[in-house]
Amino acid sequence: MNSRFQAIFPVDRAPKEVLLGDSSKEALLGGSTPPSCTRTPCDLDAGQQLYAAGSTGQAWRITAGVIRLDHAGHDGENRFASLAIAGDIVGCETLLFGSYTFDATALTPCRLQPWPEGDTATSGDGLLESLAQAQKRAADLLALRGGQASARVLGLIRLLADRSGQVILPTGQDIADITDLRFETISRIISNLQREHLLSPLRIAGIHATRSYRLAPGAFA
Amino acid sequence: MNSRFQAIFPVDRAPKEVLLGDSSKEALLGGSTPPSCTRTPCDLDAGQQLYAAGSTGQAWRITAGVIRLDHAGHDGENRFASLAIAGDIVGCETLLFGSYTFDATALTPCRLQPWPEGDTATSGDGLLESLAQAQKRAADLLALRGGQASARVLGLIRLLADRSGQVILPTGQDIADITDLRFETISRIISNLQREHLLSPLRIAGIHATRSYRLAPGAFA
DNA sequence: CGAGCGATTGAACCAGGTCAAACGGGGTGG
DNA sequence: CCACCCCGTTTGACCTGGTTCAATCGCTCG
Repeated sequence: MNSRFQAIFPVDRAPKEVLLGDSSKEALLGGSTPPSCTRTPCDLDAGQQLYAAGSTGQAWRITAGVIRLDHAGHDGENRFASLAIAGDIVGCETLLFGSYTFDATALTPCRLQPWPEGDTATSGDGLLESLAQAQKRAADLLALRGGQASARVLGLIRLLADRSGQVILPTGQDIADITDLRFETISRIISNLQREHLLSPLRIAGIHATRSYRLAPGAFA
Repeated sequence: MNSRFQAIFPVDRAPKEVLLGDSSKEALLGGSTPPSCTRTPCDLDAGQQLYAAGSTGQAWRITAGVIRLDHAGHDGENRFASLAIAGDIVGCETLLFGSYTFDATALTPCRLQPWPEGDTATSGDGLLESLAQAQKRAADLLALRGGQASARVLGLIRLLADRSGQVILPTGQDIADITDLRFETISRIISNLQREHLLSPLRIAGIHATRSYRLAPGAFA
């Protein structure tokens, strides 16, 4: 099921070409959009690439998980450009330009829905809402790159946590890219947060689920 | 002429209420949109507020100048949220929510056009283009908060410069807010750039036009 | 002229970066 | 089953770019 859109591992930070399994190549790169495909939800594991900049495909609404968007800076290097979380729409520039502007990679396990959904028209309020959402998200991301290091990381964790306070964090390097800190710094900060009991590893059947945490109720403020 | 939308000076960084001249109050705050007003371009001086978060009004396309958008963080303080430059559209969330999400303040002298213009429909490509633009701008702004301080400031200057290399810079404090540096640091960096001849004060009739500079051709890369 | 504001410059300090070493856990191959 | 490797993580020690505090300057406006 969720192998339909799998990219080969490990995904390089600045992939020059995207390697795809045979079964997924047509679905991702083909100009045609098979109806059976475009209507089907899609699951991604952490680290998997959803699409590459310049390639062709459809737009997606994120149901669960976190997607990282990258694009090439004018020095040619691939840089973190944006974050998309549950509720956000990614890749809708493809409706205008015919191809994706960013690379999209899952930072945590993700679930996606094709967009626009069913009878919802592309024009009008759907787009407008998406635009307003994007502006809000951009402002939030900007805030994650200002102020004290620990506040930035905590801000990101808050952004990613669900209402119950559970979070699946991206890798240290990804958090570092988002906050413009070093992964060593991230590691120290996460350790501190645990020491202060603002963050606790989430145990499932006694064992620590990878990068899963619970945010202390007091840490939401 | 350009007194129509003037706010009282100096504009506080976190204005609780916007003070307006009598003639402008209705134009900015009135629920009704006088046709003669909505079709007329609008000019702003540096430091003037275009609109306040929560107030009612129309959307604008920026023809010239730089607008700063702020919104209240969850600590209540007003924080830099986004930048809008020539070609960008600001305040279009008002079409969806009925009121502005951000405070909008001119950082340099600005010229604005009501949006949408004339026969251009609100829906479809216009919005989509605006969305793509916003995403691109957001990524650029994020880049201005990462890496070495001098590279950030130079990046902002590049963003604000026209093709000929002329720039009108915002105040040191505004540059500091955008790049998340201190204004003393900005001052030192601008001084350095001048020492290295990457930036030269623009003289009009022999006198230095306030905050106007020319970016050296080599500094565009 | 004085008030007020932004810009400039200097000097001391510290948050976070850098470099380096070691750890741990999951996957692979023998 | 174990040995090994690969990677992300952790921790320590040192260094530095940018902050902080403070004093001064220069311009504009009343």
